[in-house]
Amino acid sequence: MRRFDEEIYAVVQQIPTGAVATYGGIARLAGYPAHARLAGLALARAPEGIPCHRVVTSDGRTVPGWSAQRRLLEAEGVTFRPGGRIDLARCRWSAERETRPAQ
DNA sequence: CGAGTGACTGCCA
DNA sequence: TTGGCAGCCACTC
Repeated sequence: MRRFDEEIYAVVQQIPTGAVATYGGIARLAGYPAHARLAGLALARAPEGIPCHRVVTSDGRTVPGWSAQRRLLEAEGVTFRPGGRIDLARCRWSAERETRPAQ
């Protein structure tokens, strides 16, 4: 059974509205810190019902080739910078921040 | 079952 | 700052 995919989906579904997470971050939370690419693959194959639009690259950019993602995020309250990048400093999923060293 | 692929990431020029 | 390269390993064919 594709446990990896299942884990990824489970984590992505936990992302609250108005928040975003990075592929690497999700992979890490799922227990696979080195599988950022696989997270992307899993989401690419994700069935409907998975809020995969809340997942972005570590650069804070939307997924290449997916123009609608930015609009979906903006509709949820995610703020974008003029350069077209997400303001990760504000919208990064709190669960991800919990895994980081105290600031 | 073997080989190729990828919605990523971090480092270096 | 931007662009390019290599590593990563489960999933698909």
